[in-house]
Amino acid sequence: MGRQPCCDKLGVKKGPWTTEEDKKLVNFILNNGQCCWRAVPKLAGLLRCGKSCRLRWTNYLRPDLKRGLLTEDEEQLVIDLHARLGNRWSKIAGRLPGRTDNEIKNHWNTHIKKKLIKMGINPATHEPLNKQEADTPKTTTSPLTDGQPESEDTMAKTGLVVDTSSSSPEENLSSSPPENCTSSNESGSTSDNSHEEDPIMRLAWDDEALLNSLSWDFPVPEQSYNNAGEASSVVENGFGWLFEYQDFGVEELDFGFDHVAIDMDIHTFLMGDKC
DNA sequence: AATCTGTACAACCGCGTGTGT
DNA sequence: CACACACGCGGTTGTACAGAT
Repeated sequence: MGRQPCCDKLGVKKGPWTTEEDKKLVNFILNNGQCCWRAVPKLAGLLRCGKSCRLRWTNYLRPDLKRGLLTEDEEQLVIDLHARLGNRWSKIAGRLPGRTDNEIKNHWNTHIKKKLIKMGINPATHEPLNKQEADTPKTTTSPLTDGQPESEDTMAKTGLVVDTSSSSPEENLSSSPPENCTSSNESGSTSDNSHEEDPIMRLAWDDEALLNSLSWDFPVPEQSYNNAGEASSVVENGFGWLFEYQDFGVEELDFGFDHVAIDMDIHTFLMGDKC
């Protein structure tokens, strides 16, 4: 399909975003909501393509983002979800509020992958590495697990291990390469009931309503998964960083509204982000 | 102190998909 | 039904920074 580039190459800036650009984008999104990305750069006065604006917003500027490294719990969840969903980072990210697919993907490639290999687990299949060399179960430690003889114990202890013994290949998505589950998952293949037993899978397979509630359209930070009584202020949990983030030069930021106004904007988002 | 190497992460690119005409 | 368009996703690249030599 004679597809056009997402933006004119002429006059479109690329590369790292400046503070000034960030300000403009945040200002615009907070005041107008996120939609029509193609129109955003023009309306916000940016020399970027809409795609770049969307990426910058979703991966970096979104106020509900958690910052910093993934916690142990989050890492475990990522590993478990990856074992079942494969490289579907956006789906995985949907289960980790405040994390982006890009962030998770990067963390996977730089940290988790190596960690798994070190533990003797094939990050692609989530099966023991030595299992691929020889089908016969090995009792000795493989070279890859040197220094980590307790790798499987560790996995079991931390709940990371994907049980390859308790279910048949047909029943266990993880027993086949994750890539293979793409179509069957999307098409809602019915032969797999593992998600009904497994809490994680139940999460991953839950109805679209839940999925949407956790998606990045504009989730309420923390609240979507925080059951601890009253919901904390959006400003505190979500937008606080905007007022603290030093590199952003927030002191100079003029969003044109106070905290109350921000709260109202959030509600506007939540009620349906319309242009 | 200078240079090299590895790591982490932001950003880009191309493709697939959904939707409107 | 075919086409055009916009958006979102996953893979890949570029670059700044940290640690090693």
